[in-house]
Amino acid sequence: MMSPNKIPRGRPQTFDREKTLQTAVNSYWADGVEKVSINDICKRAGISKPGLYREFQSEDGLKSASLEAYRKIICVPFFEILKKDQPFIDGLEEVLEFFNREKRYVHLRDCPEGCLHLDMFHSRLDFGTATAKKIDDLNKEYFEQLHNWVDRAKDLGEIQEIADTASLVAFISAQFRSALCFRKTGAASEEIEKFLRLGFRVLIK
Amino acid sequence: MMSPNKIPRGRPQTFDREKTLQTAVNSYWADGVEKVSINDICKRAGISKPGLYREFQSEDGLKSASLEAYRKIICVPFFEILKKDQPFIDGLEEVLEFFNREKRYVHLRDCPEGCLHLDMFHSRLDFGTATAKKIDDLNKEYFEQLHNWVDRAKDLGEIQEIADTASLVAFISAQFRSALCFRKTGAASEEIEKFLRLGFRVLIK
DNA sequence: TGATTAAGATACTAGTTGGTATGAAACCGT
DNA sequence: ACGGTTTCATACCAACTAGTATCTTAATCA
Repeated sequence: MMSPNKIPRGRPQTFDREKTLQTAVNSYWADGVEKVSINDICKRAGISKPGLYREFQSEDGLKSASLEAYRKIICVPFFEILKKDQPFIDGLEEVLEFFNREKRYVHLRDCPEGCLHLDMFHSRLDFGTATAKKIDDLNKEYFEQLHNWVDRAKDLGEIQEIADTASLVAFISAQFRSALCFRKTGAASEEIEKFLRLGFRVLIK
Repeated sequence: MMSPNKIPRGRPQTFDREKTLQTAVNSYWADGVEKVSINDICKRAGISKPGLYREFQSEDGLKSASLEAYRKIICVPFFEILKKDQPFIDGLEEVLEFFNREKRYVHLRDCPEGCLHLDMFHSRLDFGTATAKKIDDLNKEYFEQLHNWVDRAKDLGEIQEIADTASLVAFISAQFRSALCFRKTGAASEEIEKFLRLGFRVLIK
């Protein structure tokens, strides 16, 4: 461990890790992981390639770090909604607000559309080991959270017992994925809301 | 117009347009349009690059021709189901058979998973003018067919009038897209069927 | 047989990719 | 002032991309 006040010996670092990571996340998120090269990110962040490689070791390192940053921005707040101890329909309302970036989620309007995790999962075989693992871990976490949400609602008798939990989770995740897809193709918030309410009609008593 | 029996002057052509197009469609379809290069297709079809360019002019030409071929293999038979004069639930059953490649659609099991049109639509801004137009045209055709299917069922009182036709079409197309996505990630046929039946519960009386 | 015609294969272009070697620049301690 | 240390920017690497120029091969026509 280095003392925090200790001034290091060599040339002072101008490289800003946080800013670079932010640039990478936003680039991958907005333009698609496969469409953005290391060169692009260096240009946009105004840094040199060796600087980036010193900090993140490889493209795999940068991408996995980007996905972790995305997780903190989007996934964690979403999981918090599902974990909250409230009636299923109230949770659903909050999920709708989250998807449409309303009320307590208006700050998310600064973010790009779409879902970086979904985008990565879609072509997860093309990534390095670190990123592939991060994708799978986050996927597992996501489905666990959905599973708990549905299970709890079932126990409390808040949703119809029309299928096993796994099928309901698959159905719900499909609706969410479609909602994100609609948003990305420019659909209006009211349409997204109508769509999701239509899907959840099967579940709610 | 050249007489069909007229033997052309130069060196006889060994290039097989049909075989090349088949290779291209299957490559794009199975591996993803963005992942397959012209070089790949030439190698797989066992042809030379100038030969391919003579026949298709450009990558744009090859891709739009591939999408048209895909349309004939998959989209047209699917539209035929929707156009058929039969009760909505019967059409739905046939759609399920189509998605799971059962009964009269078992021959489709030779084809790759996923949907080439959906894959192309997803990144349609990256294509040339011809391919982009083909993507949009096919998309329009697809939604028109769905619209007619739903409208007819509404007129005959076969589905619940819970929303305007456009919303129902959006909902149905989302379920289909999800079903394809599930298939591509290796879900079992029974799961796909369960999922689609769950979604259509909202619509059927 | 020799001219003409068209298609073949090969090798090239310029630009991109992820990744790195090199040497200058900027700081520290002495 | 000078040596040691670390970061910087530039230029490079091999492999790939879409697309093409060149030259050879193989046929017909005269």
